[in-house]
Amino acid sequence: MANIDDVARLAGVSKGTVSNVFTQKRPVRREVAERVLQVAKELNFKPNYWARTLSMKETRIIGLSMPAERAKFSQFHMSLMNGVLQVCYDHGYRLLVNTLTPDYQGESKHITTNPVDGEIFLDPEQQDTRLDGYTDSDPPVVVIGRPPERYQSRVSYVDNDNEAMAEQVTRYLLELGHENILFLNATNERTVSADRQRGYQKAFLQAGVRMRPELHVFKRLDVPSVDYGYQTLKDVFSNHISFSAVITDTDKVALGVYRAAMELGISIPQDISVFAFSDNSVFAPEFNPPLSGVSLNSEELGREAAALLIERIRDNSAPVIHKIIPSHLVLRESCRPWTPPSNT
Amino acid sequence: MANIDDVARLAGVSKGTVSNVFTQKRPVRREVAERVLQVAKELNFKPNYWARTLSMKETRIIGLSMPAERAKFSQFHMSLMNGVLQVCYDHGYRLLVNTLTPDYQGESKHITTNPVDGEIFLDPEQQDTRLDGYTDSDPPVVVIGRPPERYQSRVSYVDNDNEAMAEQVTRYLLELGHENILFLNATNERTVSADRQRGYQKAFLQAGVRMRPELHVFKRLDVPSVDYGYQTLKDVFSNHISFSAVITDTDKVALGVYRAAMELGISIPQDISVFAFSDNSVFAPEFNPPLSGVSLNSEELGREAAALLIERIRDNSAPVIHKIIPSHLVLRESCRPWTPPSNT
DNA sequence: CTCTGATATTAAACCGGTTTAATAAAGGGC
DNA sequence: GCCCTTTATTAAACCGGTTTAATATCAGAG
Repeated sequence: MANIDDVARLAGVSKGTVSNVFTQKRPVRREVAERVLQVAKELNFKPNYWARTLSMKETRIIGLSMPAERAKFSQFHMSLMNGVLQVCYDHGYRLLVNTLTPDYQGESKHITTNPVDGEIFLDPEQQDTRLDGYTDSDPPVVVIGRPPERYQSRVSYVDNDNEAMAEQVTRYLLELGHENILFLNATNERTVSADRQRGYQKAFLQAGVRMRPELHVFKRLDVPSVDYGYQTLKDVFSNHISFSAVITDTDKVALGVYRAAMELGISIPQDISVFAFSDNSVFAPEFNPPLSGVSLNSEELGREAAALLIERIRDNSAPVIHKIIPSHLVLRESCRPWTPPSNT
Repeated sequence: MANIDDVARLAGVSKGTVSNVFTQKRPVRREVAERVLQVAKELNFKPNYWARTLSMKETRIIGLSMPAERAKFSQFHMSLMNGVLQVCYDHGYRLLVNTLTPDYQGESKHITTNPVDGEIFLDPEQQDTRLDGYTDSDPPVVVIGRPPERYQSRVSYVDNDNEAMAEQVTRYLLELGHENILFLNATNERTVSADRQRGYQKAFLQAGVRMRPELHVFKRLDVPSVDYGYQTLKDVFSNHISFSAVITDTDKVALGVYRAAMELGISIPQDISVFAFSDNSVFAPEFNPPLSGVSLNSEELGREAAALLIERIRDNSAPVIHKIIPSHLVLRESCRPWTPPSNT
C-alpha cells in the first residue's frame, strides 16, 4: 500500500503537509488540501494506524481482560461488555479482548508493552496477579468488581455492594422463617464470593440465628453452572443435610437446583425457597415458578467502568474512585415463608 | 519507560542483539542473553508493541465487526465470540471489537488503516457496505453468516444452512397438519432472513399448500426481541388473521409469543404450536411448555471462522471457502399436530 | 516602502522497534 | 598453520507516521 511519502511526492508537497491534511492539527491551504486528498484517493492511501500510534503514543484502544483460567464469557459479562462498548463507541475507542494467559505473555518471545490506552479488568480474584507491579506509569486500569485490598488504594473500581446485597437477601429469607439456608456461592477465588459470604454471615449474626457452615458451598471452576446447582442439591439431599432455602450464584445454578428439586420430588416454593444472584431479567420470569433475584445493573457497571477509564486516560492525575452501582431485589414467586416439613 | 537503546547501552551490546534476545530469531550467547535480560528487568523494559508491529507488519490482533447500526451483542453473538476467542487464544491472537461506524471512520481525522491482521464480520446484510472496495491486499476477512452474492467469490464465510433449516422446520409443522404458519423472521436487512424466508416458501411449495404472505413478518430494528414477539402476536390476533403455528427468530421472540398467548388465553401447544430458531439450549427447556428449537452450533461457527481466518492470515493465497456448519432440530414440547379449533 | 505578525510549508528529528548486510570470532578439516 | 564454515555481533537502513524548529509568504500597520 502507498505510504505518506508517495502521496507527498505526487502531490508536490512535503510529508508534513500530508500529515496535516489528515490530522487537521495545523492549517493547510484549501487547494493544497484538496490536491493531497485527491492523490491519496487515487493511491488508496490511508495513514498507517501503528505508525501513527507509535509517534502519538495513543492507541484509542481499551483493553478488556479476564483472569487467566476463565475462557468463556457469561451472560453477565456480555451485559457488561455492551455497556462498555456503548461508551467506547461514544468516545471513539475500540475494545481489545485479551484472553491470553500471563504464561503466554511472559514468554520472552511474547513480552511486550500492552497495546492499549487503558484496561478494564473483569472478575477480580483474591490472588489476582494482573495488578502486580502496576504503577502510575502503566496504562490506567479500572476493575469491575472489588479488587483485593492491597490494590484498592491504587486502582479505581466499579462494583455492586455485594456484601450488603447478600445480607439483605439472607435477612429476607431469615425473616420468612428460614433458618437453614443453603448458599451456593461462586468460586472461592473471586472476591465477590468473599463479599457475599460476609453478608450472608452478617445477616445470621444479626438475627441471632446459628449459621451452619456446611450449608455454605463454593463452586468449582471446572463444573458448569447448571451442573453445580444440580449436583450440589442432590449431594446435600443424599447426605441428609436439612435446609429450607437456597441462594444461588446465578440463574443457571438456580436452574440446576430447579431440575434436581423436580427429580427429588421437592417442590419450589412449597418445600424450599430459591433465590438467585442473577441479573438476567429476561428468562428468570419464565422459570416455574418465576425466580426471585436481584437487579445488578450490569450494563451500567460496564458503562461506568468505561467512563471512569476514559476519564483517567484523558487525565492521568484523575483521582482513584470506588463507585458502587445500586442494586435491588426483584421478588417473584420462588420464595415463601417457612413451614414445618409436612411429613416426618 | 526505558527503550531498547537504554538496555543496549547498559548491557554493552547493540540494539540488534537486544532485539534478538527477545525475539529469539537469531542465536545469542547464553551469557550475553542473560546480561541483557538482567538489565531489561532492572529497567523494566519491554519491547514496545506498536514499534514492533510497525516493523514486523503483523499485529497479532483479529478484528470483530458488527454492522453499523447494531450496538448490542446478543446471546448468539456471545456464543460465537466464545468460539472465536478459544481459537484466538490457541494461536496467540487478541480480539479487537470494533463498533465504530463507517461515518466515524470516514472522517479524515480518523481515517487509518485497519489495525488488525484479519477481520471477522458478523450479521451480514444485503446492503452491507463493509466489504465495498475489499481487495486481496486488504487484511483478510471471514464472514459469519452469508454475505451478499456479489462478494461471495472473494470472501470466505461460515454459516448454517439456513434455507434448508427453515424448510425443514416448516415441513415439520406442515406435516403436523398446520397450514397457517406465522413466521416472525429477523430484520429484513439481514441475509439470514432472506435465506430462511426462501426455505419457508419452498416447504409450502413442495407440500402444495398455499402460503399466505401476511403470515410472514420481518422484525423492526428498533423493537426489542421480546416485544416483537409479544406485539406481533397480539396484532395478528386482533386483526383476526388465523394461524395455528408460529416460527420465531429467537427464543426471546418466542418468549414474547408465550406471554401474549398467555394473556390472550391461547394455550401452547394445544391451540398453537411454537418453534424457535434459537441456539439457546440452557433456558429453552425451562419454558412452559419446553420450547422446540434448533441447535445452531454457534460456538463451532465462531471457532471455524477464526480458524479459517488465521489460516488465511498465514497464507494469503489460501482458497476462499464457504463452510456450512451442521444444525439440527431439537424437538421439545411446544409443537403438536394440528386440531380443528375447539370452539367457533 | 519597511517592518511586524500571522499563516503556510518544509527539512529534519523523532517514536522504538526489526532486519539486512557486513564483519568478527570460533571451530573443524587437512 | 591455513582455509573454510558456522556462529555471534553490529552499524546502518527501514517500517510509516507526527512534531519541532526554521523558513517562506503574505497582509496590514505605520
